[in-house]
Amino acid sequence: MHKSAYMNMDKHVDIFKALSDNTRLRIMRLLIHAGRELCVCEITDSLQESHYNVSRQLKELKIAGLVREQKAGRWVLYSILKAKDKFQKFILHAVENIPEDIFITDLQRLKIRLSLRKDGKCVIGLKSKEWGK
Amino acid sequence: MHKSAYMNMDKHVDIFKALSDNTRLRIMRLLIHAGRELCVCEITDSLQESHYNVSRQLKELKIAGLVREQKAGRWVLYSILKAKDKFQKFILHAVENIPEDIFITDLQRLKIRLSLRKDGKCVIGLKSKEWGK
DNA sequence: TTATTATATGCATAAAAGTGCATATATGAA
DNA sequence: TTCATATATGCACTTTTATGCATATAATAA
Repeated sequence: MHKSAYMNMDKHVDIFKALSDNTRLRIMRLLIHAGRELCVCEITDSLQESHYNVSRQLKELKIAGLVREQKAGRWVLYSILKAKDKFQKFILHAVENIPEDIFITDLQRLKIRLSLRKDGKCVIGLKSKEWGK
Repeated sequence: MHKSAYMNMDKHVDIFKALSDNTRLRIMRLLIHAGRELCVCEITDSLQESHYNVSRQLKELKIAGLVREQKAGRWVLYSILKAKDKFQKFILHAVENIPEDIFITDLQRLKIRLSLRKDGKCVIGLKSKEWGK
């Protein structure tokens, strides 16, 4: 399509596009469920995906404006960015309302992974390999 | 990602994917706004896209379960399929809540196009060319 | 400094998606 | 039947996206 000023729906299309991928949707649901910041290795272990893939998909979610990033030493923490308009609110509600059983394994692994935090912080690195991918 | 039974989020990903395209998003918004069945040529004229592209994108929306199709003689009428679960409800609300000004030109052309109906039905074919694409 | 570790990214490749053109299908009209 | 018209689709081509591997960056520890 030719683009013009009055048809700038790219931002919205980009958000749909960001959610059009299994890994990214799993990350979004994980972050929504967690309701707090998670570091890359916690997400990676919960999903049992490659760390570089998780890293890349997080970047795309960030570009789309769905998550935010915060550095904490060697760790980088990601969390859901508060919805800025009605559109984003409904999008987040949609993701929230996908049946939980689809994500249950991710969520169970997250629970275990979070129990390994010390003082509310992740202190270990990637455990995916040890957990037997 | 490898697929397995407990991770069947394809349906949801497919819906996001269906909305990850400018043309398809414009069609969705047009149908939501119209609140009734529209034939392919009415949609084509409103969007001023090629008829074969509109036809193709409608098919994808149908496969994703977002619209339904009904034949009426030579015409094929499309309309928004009622949401079957919370997820779809929120998705439709999201699309509804994208600022209207982005779609205003499409909506204006639809209004004109609908005024050409006779007995509530489209009786002319494609007018895009005459309308000066 | 050097080593370690958490995260990010460039490159290569494969798969998927978007789209124009030509053509096919299907229904109604003549 | 033959023609016209509304819609659909196969093919070809280009662009985009996904992803593994290797490597780079950045922060901490030793």
